[in-house]
Amino acid sequence: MLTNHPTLLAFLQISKKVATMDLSKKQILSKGKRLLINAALKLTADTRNLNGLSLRELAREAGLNPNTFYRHFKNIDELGLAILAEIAGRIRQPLRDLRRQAAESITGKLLNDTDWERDPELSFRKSMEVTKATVGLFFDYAADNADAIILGVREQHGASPILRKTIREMMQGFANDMAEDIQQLNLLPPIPNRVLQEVSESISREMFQLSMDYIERPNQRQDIIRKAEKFITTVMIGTTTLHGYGPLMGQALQAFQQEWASTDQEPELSSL
Amino acid sequence: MLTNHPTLLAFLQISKKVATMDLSKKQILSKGKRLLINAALKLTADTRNLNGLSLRELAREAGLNPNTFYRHFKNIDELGLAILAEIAGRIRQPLRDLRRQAAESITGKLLNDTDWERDPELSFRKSMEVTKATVGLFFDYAADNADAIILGVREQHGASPILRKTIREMMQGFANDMAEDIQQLNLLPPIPNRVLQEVSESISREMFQLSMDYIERPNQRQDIIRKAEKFITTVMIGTTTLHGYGPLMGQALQAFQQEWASTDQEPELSSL
DNA sequence: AAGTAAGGTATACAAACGTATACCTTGAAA
DNA sequence: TTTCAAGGTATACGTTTGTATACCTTACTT
Repeated sequence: MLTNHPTLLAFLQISKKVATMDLSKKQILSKGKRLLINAALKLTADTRNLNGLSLRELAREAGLNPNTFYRHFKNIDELGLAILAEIAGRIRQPLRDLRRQAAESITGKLLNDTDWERDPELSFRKSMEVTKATVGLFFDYAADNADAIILGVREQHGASPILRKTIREMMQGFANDMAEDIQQLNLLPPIPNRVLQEVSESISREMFQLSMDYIERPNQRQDIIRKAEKFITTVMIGTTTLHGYGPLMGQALQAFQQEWASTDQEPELSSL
Repeated sequence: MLTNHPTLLAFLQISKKVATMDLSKKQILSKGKRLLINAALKLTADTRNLNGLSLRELAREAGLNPNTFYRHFKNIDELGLAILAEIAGRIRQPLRDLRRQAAESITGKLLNDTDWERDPELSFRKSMEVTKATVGLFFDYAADNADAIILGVREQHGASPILRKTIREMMQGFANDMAEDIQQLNLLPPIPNRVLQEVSESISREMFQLSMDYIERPNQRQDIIRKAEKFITTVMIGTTTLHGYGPLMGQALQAFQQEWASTDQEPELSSL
């Protein structure tokens, strides 16, 4: 019997506590924390940044006494970290699901890792369709979770060093996921992992940037989607070409060229 | 004689006034404005954002009476706009100069627009060297003007809608410049203007994002430079390939592949 | 020489802020 | 059943803030 081992006992106790909390409210956070986080998300969404919030204002919005804030957080930064943890949960896994969903709906079954040798052209075409579907779903998701996206992007280069650092790590995590998914779903031919990782970083960055525009400028959404699709396509073609797969997909490239020929010539509509 | 024309007279008077102001201080801004702008740049540089500043704090830093603020600005947003105008001047033209400087130092004389037909491979290689030089100079410039860059990037998705809008327009301006320079310096083969514009937008966005890392993480600078170079190369190869120039530069691509083969395999060093 | 606009100052005050201290409620552990 | 920690409240105080009012100086304009 190991149940007398002190560390194990401690672990069991913690597990039990977490389990109870999970059952009680189906979320780990206590009521006050929830209220304060929601208040912060609401207040920052439009024209505020986190450290422009006063904790009195926060408490007011949450319907709590100002001092209650201290029961949950030492300062605003700590609140910020809790919010980021919440956001990560709201975004990270859904993003992966969304990619798988897109991949499966396009390719029927997933792309096979030998497909790139047998028919690189078709593989690339399918892969780009998956990309398009993913882009669409991502922007939808971003618009649905506007408050979280706004806060995240806003604080990415915001005033608090610790939040900046945390967000950098989150973004790195997103990029890791993307790289892993590209590999697992065979969205690109075999390419060194480091390269995949860096390409994914650039693409995530651009996607989050564009999603801010997507949220803020509803009448530009179609154009933003097109931009994102084209950006990713360009980067992926650049990457594959750089790694020697260029000559193999000649026909597919022509198809892309034709597809964008019309929009490429359009005059810039400088609206708003 | 036209000198009696009222509008012209008015114009001459304004010209005279501007000229005098220019002479008196070699800058258009009055002393108080200067002090307040500098104070704001100093205070926001590290761990603040613009609308987290109080105007009393600003005045204190500037060595002025709190009320003096109102002699120059209606509110913090107006101060912000003045700062952005200042930043634009500090960045826009220098950026163009820097690109020309890089281009001329690499190519001796500028690339000719027929070079891409005659020897696309050499043209691309030269073009990429110009890119590298530009990236290096840009990051240096960013580090030297850290306060301006930080404020700009921070407020790009910051709390104030009007500043956001202004910065969006500034970024668009930078992208326009870049597209124009790519064309004038023949850094890419003939490509539709719209495409050039959009590629430039993506590259500027990424460059400013990376420049924040460059500023904040001095010990990662070499790696960040490499990432930027590689990103731009990838995008440019993607763009040219998409527009049918791929087959023409086969050899050059292999050169790039080899150049990055070593770094591509390196393990991720997850420092700090 | 007088007038005027721009830039700077001094004083004042209500409002909002962060936070300290102390007390109350409740649910679960002992 | 008592104990106790967690979460919430009430009151209070010193600071800082935005801004109003009024006055002063300087440099041009006329």
